Amino acid sequence: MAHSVGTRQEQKQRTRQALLDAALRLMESQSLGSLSLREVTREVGIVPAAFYRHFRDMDDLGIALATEALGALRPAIRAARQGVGESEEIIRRSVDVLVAYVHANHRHFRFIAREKFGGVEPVRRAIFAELRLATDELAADLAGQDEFAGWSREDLGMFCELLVNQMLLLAAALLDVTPEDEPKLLETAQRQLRLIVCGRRHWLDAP
Amino acid sequence: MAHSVGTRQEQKQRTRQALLDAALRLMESQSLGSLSLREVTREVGIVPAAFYRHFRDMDDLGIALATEALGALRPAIRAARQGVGESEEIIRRSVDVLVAYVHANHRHFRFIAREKFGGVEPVRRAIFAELRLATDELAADLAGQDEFAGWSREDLGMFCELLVNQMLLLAAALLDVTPEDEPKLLETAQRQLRLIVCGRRHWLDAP
DNA sequence: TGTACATCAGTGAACGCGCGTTCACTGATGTAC
DNA sequence: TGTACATCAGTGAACGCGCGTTCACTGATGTAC
Repeated sequence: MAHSVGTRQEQKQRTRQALLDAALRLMESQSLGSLSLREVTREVGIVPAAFYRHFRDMDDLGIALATEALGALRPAIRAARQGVGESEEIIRRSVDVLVAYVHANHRHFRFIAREKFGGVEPVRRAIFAELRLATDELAADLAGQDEFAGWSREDLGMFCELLVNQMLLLAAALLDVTPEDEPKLLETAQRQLRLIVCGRRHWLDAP
Repeated sequence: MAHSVGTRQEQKQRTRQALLDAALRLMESQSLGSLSLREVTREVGIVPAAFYRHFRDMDDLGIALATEALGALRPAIRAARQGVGESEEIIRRSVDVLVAYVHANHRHFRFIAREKFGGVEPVRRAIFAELRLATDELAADLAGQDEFAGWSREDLGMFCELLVNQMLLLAAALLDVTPEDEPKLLETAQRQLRLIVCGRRHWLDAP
């Protein structure tokens, strides 16, 4: 039937997504390295052998998850800072987007936090590549601003890296905090970012 | 024999240490969660059942490793800043000690980096507790200095936390960097710390 | 529209393997007298 | 010093279990004519 063209591949895509979602769910309490292929297929309700129709192995699935997790955040956080001139305001907005995003996608962030240093090589590489992209985008967006007049490319890069790292630390901390402690955590994180921005403001004053 | 009192427990202690060392070696390329009890005992050359004479399970061993890894660094890095007044100098010295320590104990740091966010609850708790101690020690050492006159306890704490986090990020980055890229990495890390110190200097200037 | 054939996501059984944990044991080390 | 007994780190065999991967297969979906 003409209107059902793509139905079979749509179903395949749905199963693939179900595998990714199931893996993410199971990885709330364990790492990719200790998660078994059979656990994932059992969670989805398919036979273990069917896994191979979608991924070469569990590492392959891990790479797909890393891209999915950070690939969606990057444009969201970039959009949050469009049309805003002042860097303190950019940071405030970015933190807001990040916090909302972590709440809505806490499993993705648990995964990223776990595997950023804990995972196997290829998964770590995929995560670092995404973070590198985010850092470069931030640098590109800040480069044109008056506040950064006179800044070298290197200094701009090191500043953006500092911010991205700090944001990721905040995301990881949000995952473990109790609801009543969250305001305190956010307050401290905001202050740390403000201190960094304060340093940025005076960076060119003295050697 | 009187002179051999303690021989049996010394031997036991030696086997225990061999288990810790073997686990650390095996965890260069995998996480605690995917490391099996049998791998560790095989590496040491004892029978699997003998493991239970030393640890309740692998998590128990992980907790011991976390204490061993950070428990030794903490006093070393604290000693490095004794008798030094200026905070920029304190940071420079601390970084030197950290870099030397990471080079000498890279397996311990690989373990800490992996398990800080990637590990199971009890191991993570042990790591965070050690880091908390390090942060509090730093705060206590800085509290008396003129530079921090007028600082609230909260602000001092958030500043120390920022520094400790930054140092740990540096340690983790050092693990993956190639020897030829290390100078560039250190240069960037030093600059980031200097920017933070710059922010600290002007923190009380404006709201 | 109807028919004959191709594709391929998911099936179900089977395999050999390493795992954590238990248990009764051995024999060297340590202690009491 | 010598003897009899206690301790306990490490042994070796056994268990049931879940694992990743293979394979020939089924049957619904898709395509060509």
